[in-house]
Amino acid sequence: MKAKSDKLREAGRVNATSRQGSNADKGGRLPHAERKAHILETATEFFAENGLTGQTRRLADECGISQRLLYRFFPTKEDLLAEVYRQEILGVFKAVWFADLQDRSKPVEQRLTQFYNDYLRTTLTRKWLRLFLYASLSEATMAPDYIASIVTQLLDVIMREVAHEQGVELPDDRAAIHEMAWTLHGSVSHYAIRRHLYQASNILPEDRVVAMQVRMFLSGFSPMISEYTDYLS
Amino acid sequence: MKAKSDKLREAGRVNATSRQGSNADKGGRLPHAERKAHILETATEFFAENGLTGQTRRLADECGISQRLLYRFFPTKEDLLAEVYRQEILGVFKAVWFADLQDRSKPVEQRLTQFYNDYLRTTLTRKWLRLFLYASLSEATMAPDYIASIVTQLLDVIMREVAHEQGVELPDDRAAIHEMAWTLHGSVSHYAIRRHLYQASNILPEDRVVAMQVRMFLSGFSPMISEYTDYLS
DNA sequence: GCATAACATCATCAATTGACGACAAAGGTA
DNA sequence: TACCTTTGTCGTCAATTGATGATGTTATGC
Repeated sequence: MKAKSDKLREAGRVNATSRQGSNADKGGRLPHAERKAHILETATEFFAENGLTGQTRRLADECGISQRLLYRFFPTKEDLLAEVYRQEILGVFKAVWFADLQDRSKPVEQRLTQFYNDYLRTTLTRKWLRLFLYASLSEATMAPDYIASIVTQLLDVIMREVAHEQGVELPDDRAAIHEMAWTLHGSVSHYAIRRHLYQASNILPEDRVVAMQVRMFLSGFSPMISEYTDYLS
Repeated sequence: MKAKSDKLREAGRVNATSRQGSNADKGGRLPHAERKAHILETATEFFAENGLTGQTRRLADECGISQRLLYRFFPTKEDLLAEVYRQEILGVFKAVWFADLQDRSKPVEQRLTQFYNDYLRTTLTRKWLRLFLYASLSEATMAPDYIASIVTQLLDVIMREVAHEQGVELPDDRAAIHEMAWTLHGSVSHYAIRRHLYQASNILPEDRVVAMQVRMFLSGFSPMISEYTDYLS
C-alpha cells in the first residue's frame, strides 16, 4: 500500500521522533525480545476472548503486524498456544500464599479472607478463567496436573489450619479432606465464573462475597466433618 | 488428485453397502422426524465434545449420513446449534423441583439433598456442562437469561425455606440473598465442573459430597446472614 | 407397473486458514 | 559506501469448511 510505504520511508528519514512514536503503538521495528513479549501479551487477550481456534490472521491484526511475522517467533500455532498457557495460566500462582495461610499469629478467618480476595484479584480474572476453561474443554492436555497439584496443596494447608484453630481432628481420607475444602474453594471459583463468564449483573462486591463465604465455611466446618465421620459408623 | 477421487468413490461404495446391511445404526432410510431427532441427539454429543466450532463433515460422519443431508433439516449450522441449545440446554429443568423444595412436611436438609442429587444426575452431566460452557464462552448470546431466571427462582425458594425452618429473617437485598444461596449452588456446580471437565480423579461419590455440602450450608446459614447484616451497621 | 414425492448422495464452489518461500527495508559495522 | 544480519511484508499453496445445485434412490399411492 502506498500510505504504509510512505510512512515507513518517513520513519527512516526522521530518526528519533518517529522511532519513539512507532514504539508507542508497536507499529515500528522492534528488537526480538520486545516484539515477542508484545505478541504473547496480545495473544493471551486474543485467545481468551476468541477461543483457542482464533485465527492467526486476526491475531496478527491485533498485534499490528503481518501474519507471517508470527511464524518468525513461534514455529506453529500450537507452540504459541503452549507458550501462552505456560506463561499466563501456570505462572500466576504465588508461593507467598502458603506462608501467609500458615501464619498462626493471625486468626484463620482473616487469613482466608485475605487469601481469597487476593486470589480473586490476581488469578481468577476474566482473562485467566476464559483461557483456562478453553484449555480444559479442548482435549489438548496442557498439563492441568500442575495446577491440580498446586490447588491440592492449598486445600491441604487450609484444612490443616482451620482444624487446628477449631481443635477438630481431620479424618484420614485425603480425598474427603480435599472435597471439604473444595466446598469453599469451589464456591469462590464459581463466583468468579459467574462474574466473568455469564456476565451476571447485580452481584455484590468481591470482598463482601468472600467474607460471607469464609464465615459460612468456618461455621459449618465442624458439622461438615461430623456428617462425614457419622456416616462411616 | 487421482488418489483423492479414488478414495471418495470407494468411501461412497462402502457407505452404500453398509447402509443396506444394518438398519440398527441409523444407516438406512428414515422418516423425517426420526432422522431429525437422531441428528439432534448426535449433534448434542458431538458439539459437547468438539466445541461449537466442530465441523459439519465430521458431525455427518458421526450420524452416518452425508454432509449434504444435514442441510435438508437445518438451513445453516447456526440453526442446528440453536436447536441443540434449545432442546438440550434449556429443556432439562424440571418444574417439580419447585414443588418438592417447598414441601414442608419434610425437613429442609432432606429436601436439599434430594434436589441436588437429582440436579447433579439429570442436569449437571458432562454433556450439559460442556455445551453450556462452550455456549457461555462464545459471544453467541444463546439466551442465557432464561437459565438465569430459573436458577434465580430456585435460589429464592431455597433461601425462603431454610430461613423459615431456622426462624431467621432474610435481609431485604435480593442480590445478597441470591449470593448466599450461590454459596451452596455454586459449590455443587463447581463439583460437577471438576468431575466432568478437569477429569479429576479420587473424588468422593456424589451423594456423599452433596450431604456434606448441604450440612455445611445449613450450619453456616445463620452466621452467614449475620456476617451480612453486621457489616451494614 | 408406474408416477411422484420424499430421502439421500455426489461433486463442487467460494471463503477461510495454517504455513512458508521470496523479497524488501532498516540498522549496525568496517 | 559496501556488506551483512535482523526485522518485516507480499504473495501463495494446500487443506479445510460452510453451503448448494444436480442427480440418484426408495417408499407409497393409484
